[in-house]
Amino acid sequence: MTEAAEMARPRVALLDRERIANAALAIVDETGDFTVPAIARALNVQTSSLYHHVDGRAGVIELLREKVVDAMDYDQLHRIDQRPWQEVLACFARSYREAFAAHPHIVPILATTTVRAPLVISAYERVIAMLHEAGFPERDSLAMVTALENFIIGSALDLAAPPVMWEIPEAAEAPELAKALEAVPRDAERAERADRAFEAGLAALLAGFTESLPSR
Amino acid sequence: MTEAAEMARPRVALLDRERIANAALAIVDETGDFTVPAIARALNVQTSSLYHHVDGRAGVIELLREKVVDAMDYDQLHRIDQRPWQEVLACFARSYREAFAAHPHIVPILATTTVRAPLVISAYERVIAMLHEAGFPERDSLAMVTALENFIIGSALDLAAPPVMWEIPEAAEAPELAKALEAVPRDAERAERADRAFEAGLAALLAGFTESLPSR
DNA sequence: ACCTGAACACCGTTCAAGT
DNA sequence: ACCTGAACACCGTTCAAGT
Repeated sequence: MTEAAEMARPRVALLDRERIANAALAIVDETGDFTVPAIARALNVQTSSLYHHVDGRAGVIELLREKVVDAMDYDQLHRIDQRPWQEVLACFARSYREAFAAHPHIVPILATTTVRAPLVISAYERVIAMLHEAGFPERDSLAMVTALENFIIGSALDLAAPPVMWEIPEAAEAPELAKALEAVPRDAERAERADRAFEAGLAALLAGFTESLPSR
Repeated sequence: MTEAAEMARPRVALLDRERIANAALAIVDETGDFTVPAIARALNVQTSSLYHHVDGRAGVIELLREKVVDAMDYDQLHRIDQRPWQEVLACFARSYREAFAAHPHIVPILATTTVRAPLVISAYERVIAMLHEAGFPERDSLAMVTALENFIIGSALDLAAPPVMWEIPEAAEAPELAKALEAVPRDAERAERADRAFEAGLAALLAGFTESLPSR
């Protein structure tokens, strides 16, 4: 008998940051949010045990952010080659959004805190350099990247939004909107609608940026 | 002596939804979030008293949403006249974002819940109709409006983000990004940077939409 | 170093009791 | 109808005690 329930310091650690991250992510995916005690329950551990590995709730949020950042595809930014900058930006945006799309409920949790992962920093670094080379002044390029990122985050939030985005109350008369909504997939195909909006916006943004290129 | 502290049902009501909404908004503006007990304290009332006027925390969030919605300017959508649709969309987007800009911390709180105010519904209604008249098929117009809204929400979130968006750790080598960040106002003028990004994105989106107009 | 169990302050919500 | 006060379940965090 190992009396596992009573042991104060087990021979092999029960916890580590990765197990905590995975449990947290699973709970977020299921319930839309997480709780420190819920993580502990999922790992058959006391709540206070988590504090030996992670700096409380804020620390768990950092873990979740790392998870998302790791899911992004940065390789494409390495071989920028001769591909046009529009294409690189589009890939960047899609991979960014897809990393969130895999875990939509994570977006609202991360939305308010700072990006500080070195990987992300250097990704931005490359994008800015690329835009500079394409002929955009630095001031503009930063505004462009920020605008693109804002669009991506907003689009990711859209994925986490409740199923019916626009509840039409009987009171309001909205025949045109109703028609537009009818002409659109519902429930399970909601993601498709979100995808279409994302691609429409991305295409428009890139077209607009291209038009604003000074050297034209 | 009125023994106010003991009275169970005061002659004049101490609370109403508007006072609750105002208190909540003030707390959100100050602290970045609100708490039901905090509202009660601000109004010199017992926490449980609030539940006679509002459906708990979720109800308070609805009140906050109404506050924001009321702050938007819909008049411009009434007299669509002969103004080009791009101009109308731009006004719409700016007024939408400005309503959030007045209370940035409100954005993360509202970001996940559904829009159902009739005023908002009918505003979308008019925009969709206008785009249809301009020559866009309904399917496209809905994607466009959604994309624009996502961009606006993302830009509004940007306003609520912590002051230093991109912390550059010493480890990461990011000279170009650093230069771009240097060329930009800091601290108090952060709003200006956000504004620039917003205007850049808005202009690009509208230019891109215009380019995609089928009847060209 | 790593886990437990007890403890604390705090939040969201309910409900009987009063006027 | 409207406010109070007590009560409950739950969360985030700390810390001494054990191995």
